[in-house]
Amino acid sequence: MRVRYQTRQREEILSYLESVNGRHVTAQEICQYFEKDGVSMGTATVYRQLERLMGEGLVQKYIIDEKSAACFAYIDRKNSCHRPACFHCKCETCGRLIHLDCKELEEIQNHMLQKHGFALDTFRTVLYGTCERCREARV
Amino acid sequence: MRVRYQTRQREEILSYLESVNGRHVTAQEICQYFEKDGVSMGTATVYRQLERLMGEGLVQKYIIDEKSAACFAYIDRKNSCHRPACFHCKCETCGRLIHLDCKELEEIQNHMLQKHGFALDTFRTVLYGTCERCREARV
DNA sequence: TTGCGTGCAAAGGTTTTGCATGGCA
DNA sequence: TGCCATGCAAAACCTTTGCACGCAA
Repeated sequence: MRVRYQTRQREEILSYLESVNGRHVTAQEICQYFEKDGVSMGTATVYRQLERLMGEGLVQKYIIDEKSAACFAYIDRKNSCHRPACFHCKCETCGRLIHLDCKELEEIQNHMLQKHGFALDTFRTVLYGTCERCREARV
Repeated sequence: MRVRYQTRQREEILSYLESVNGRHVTAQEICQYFEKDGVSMGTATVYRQLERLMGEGLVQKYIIDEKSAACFAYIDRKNSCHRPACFHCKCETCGRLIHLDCKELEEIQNHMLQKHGFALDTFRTVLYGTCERCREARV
């Protein structure tokens, strides 16, 4: 069994992720935050620690926009945007990310598991489409 | 209004996409296909034409695996994998792409539109999770 | 002391862009 | 003839990797 060390960098990244209240941030944002503070923190280290934190279930990765970098967020189950009933909807027109709470979607999760054997990962899944505002603007 | 030309490259790409029966292919696969045939077809041209074909609604882009290249497919509504009731499910464990036909998911589409004003794009959306086979293997 | 983590730079892979040239209408 | 499309190479971008060094346990 591989031994894991607690390093300054690890603590700082984790504490930064907690401090932004579960907001999605990119690896670059993390680097820039520490660079501004004059704290040494290499890009590779950030990626490697994020990888490790994901493996430990403390951090979740989101691919929201295919053209830009991945986002990472500390998983806090009290935080609304990471509860199981909360789905990420991305408007393909305006680019907004909408956090949608929906009982019916939660039920579909059960349906997919029961009838199709597929356990939906709501953290990872992004529902793409067009939001109300943009659909109205188009008419 | 910008005039659009019909070029040999455009016709060849479109005809190739049709010939693979709506299968997902990467830009690289397209390039290699023509290279093998000794047909001149630059990478940039492929990307630019795919972009244009997407704008015209003839081709759909899929981001299935964040680590690899995007996939493109000709949209043929007769083709089972691109009917509105067909959803793409990607198993995060084994990496399989599952084409799931599900009436309940189709209903959720209506629900999201009616109640949340969000028009789901089933072509673009990929549902991530764990498939039955992998869940059983894990137990 | 052991070997994991760090940091830098370089590599990797996909996609975009600049620019001169080619070819459609 | 006008201007859009092509093709090449280079750039852009995010992410991973190699390697020597630092540091936690």
